[in-house]
Amino acid sequence: MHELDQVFTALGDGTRRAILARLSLGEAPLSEVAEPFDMSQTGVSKHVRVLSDAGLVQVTKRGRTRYCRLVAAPMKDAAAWLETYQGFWNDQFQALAEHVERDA
Amino acid sequence: MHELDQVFTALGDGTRRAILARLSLGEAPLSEVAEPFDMSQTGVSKHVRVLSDAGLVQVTKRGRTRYCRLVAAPMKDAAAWLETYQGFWNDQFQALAEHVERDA
DNA sequence: AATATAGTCAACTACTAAGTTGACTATATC
DNA sequence: GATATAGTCAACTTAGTAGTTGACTATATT
Repeated sequence: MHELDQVFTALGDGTRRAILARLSLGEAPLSEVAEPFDMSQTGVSKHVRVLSDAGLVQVTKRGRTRYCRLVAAPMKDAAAWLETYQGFWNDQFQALAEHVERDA
Repeated sequence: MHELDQVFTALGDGTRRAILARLSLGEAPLSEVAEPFDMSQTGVSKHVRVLSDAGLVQVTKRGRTRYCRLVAAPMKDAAAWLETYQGFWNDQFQALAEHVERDA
């Protein structure tokens, strides 16, 4: 599976994006990451695994606790891929604006 | 399903990213979009449907032909979401660089 | 009118994803 | 040593995804 496949797929889930948002506030044990969600800890653990496989989270075991840490680097590639289309969303907005103007 | 869920999920597949790349060269009939892929046209059609549901492609029927057109606008939101983490991937790269330097 | 082309639709297979529960392991704490 | 806490693992259910094929619809072409 391509790296971008994993990263984009990992980001395509609200729970996982929320986990990343939480981790952007700092490292946290899995139990703390799981706490806000109406979901079993095992369920959250699976989401963390998806993020970890995509390289977006690093899990470190200290004692009986697993600390989760955000690793933003892979997002850079995803953002770079998106930016190759930046011209298009600008152009298309302009094209739409001109079209509206023509109608007016 | 949240818009970002659909957009990121749509982008999490190499075939679909390739379709978008093709459409960035200009509007094309479905048959032409499907041609380079080692997959049935129905299969490609399903991918186009996913892209269309995410708002990334607009399909227009003219005669018996369905023309597919790139709509980049939803990528803007995805890019904006990613950019909120831009500071992290820069910081983390810097942290890594400093760490390497400490070791040297 | 006959035929070819563009594409959909329904039905099916195989696989993956999201979530659960219950039992288990490993580490802390009293 | 007994018990509580952090987390995994395996097994399972449910639902969704990726892909196929064959029959069908609609539009062009000759």
